[in-house]
Amino acid sequence: MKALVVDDDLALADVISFTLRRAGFEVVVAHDGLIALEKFTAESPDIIILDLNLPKLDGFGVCKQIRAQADTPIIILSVRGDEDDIVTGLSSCADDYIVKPFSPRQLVARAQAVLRRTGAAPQKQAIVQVAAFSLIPSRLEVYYRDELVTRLTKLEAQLLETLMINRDQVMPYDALIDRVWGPGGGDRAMLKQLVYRLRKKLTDKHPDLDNLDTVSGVGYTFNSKH
Amino acid sequence: MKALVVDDDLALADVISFTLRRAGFEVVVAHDGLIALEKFTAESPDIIILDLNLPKLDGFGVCKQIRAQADTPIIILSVRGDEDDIVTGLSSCADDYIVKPFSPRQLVARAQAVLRRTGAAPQKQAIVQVAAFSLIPSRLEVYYRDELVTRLTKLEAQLLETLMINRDQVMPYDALIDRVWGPGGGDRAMLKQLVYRLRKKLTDKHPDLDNLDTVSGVGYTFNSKH
DNA sequence: CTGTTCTGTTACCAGCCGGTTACCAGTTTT
DNA sequence: AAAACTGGTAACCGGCTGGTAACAGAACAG
Repeated sequence: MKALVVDDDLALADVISFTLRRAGFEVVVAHDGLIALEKFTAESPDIIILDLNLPKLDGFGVCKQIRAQADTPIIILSVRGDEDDIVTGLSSCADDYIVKPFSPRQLVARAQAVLRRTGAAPQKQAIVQVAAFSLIPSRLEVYYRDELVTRLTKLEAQLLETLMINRDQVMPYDALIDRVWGPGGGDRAMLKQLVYRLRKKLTDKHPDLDNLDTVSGVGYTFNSKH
Repeated sequence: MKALVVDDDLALADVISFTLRRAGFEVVVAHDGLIALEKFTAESPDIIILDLNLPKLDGFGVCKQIRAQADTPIIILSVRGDEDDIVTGLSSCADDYIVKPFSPRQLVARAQAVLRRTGAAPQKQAIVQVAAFSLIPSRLEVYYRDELVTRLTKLEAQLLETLMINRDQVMPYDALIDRVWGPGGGDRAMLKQLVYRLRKKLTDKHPDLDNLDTVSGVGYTFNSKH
């Protein structure tokens, strides 16, 4: 997922890039309107973060030019709560706007929301199978021999999906935590609890589904044999 | 509006289908040229998304065969910016082309543009059926075994149509909101209320019509098996 | 103009989710 | 042997989610 960040404030552009990269985006930066257009055609990003106040060619100009050739989602950075700016920006082209100052986290959340809305969100595997055991992540459902075993929560499904995809490999705690809660979003106590709840849901309905093994001091494994 | 997606890259075909479905298309997929021709005659789609590089029978072959029997609009997916490919593809049969990589949103926009140009866009699917259950969007009426169950409002019909076209797939909140109210036009509270009203109208008249399932934290599904 | 339908808003509530903490048994370390 | 650490179990509870409902303004039809 590639993002183009357009802002003439070098420091701010840096902060934004850093945040987006941490959230898993590939980032390209432009510091004025004309370069922004060049990079847009050269890099064909999936989303654009666009400051309105730019040298050479202002945000609206960039916006219109881009919209003339593609439907790439655009998020406007507006320097003040100026209603006119926002309305004009939105109606002319943007998919969303954020008023400065904003928190980096908010920006990431908005960007992901826009991508989700426009259907460009990273696609999940439709179905994950190990032997007669399968998980449909989009439905949060677990099947064994085509029978519904149980429904999971989003966190449980995310955890099980990760483990099943990496079947028979030991997944370290930190890797699982990152995958489920995002970097820095969880801890071992939470993971322990989540594993406990997941195991319970599975074995309660079907005592054979005890494929979730612990490797003490390291992590967990989804065991494909047995 | 039915689309035939022809691509041997399973992952990409999935992404495209998903995006088109979200935009309200009914989607049929084929993974090689010969199957594409079969599906074309069997399903008579309104538009075709066609990769050039295909096993068994390549994109040009498919293109010509189809053009020999119908005027169905075709959008070519070209793997590179190869000018020759594009020119040949276009002049021989295609209505438009997109160079990979492209954003899913762009694809939808192009597809809709082509349909608009060829005059096929405005008509909606005349009737949407799932098992003995059918919806006539133009009349805002719902039938079960040819009996009128209830009349819907425009919003309710739009919601139900989207869910029925994408039967058995979980439609995320945001996708439904976009589809019913347009981008930025609705929120979850409104969707919640609309689902409630739709469910009520259906089950009040016919308690079996409880096909509308919730996937907590994700979205809603129209379940085709009762 | 009037009555009805439609739809956005708000409130309420029950249930579920999930983070937190505590406890315990088994193992390793000091 | 005591202490520290590990992982499994369990209960607690605040907050969130989804379903229900009532209301009122807007849109619409007669």
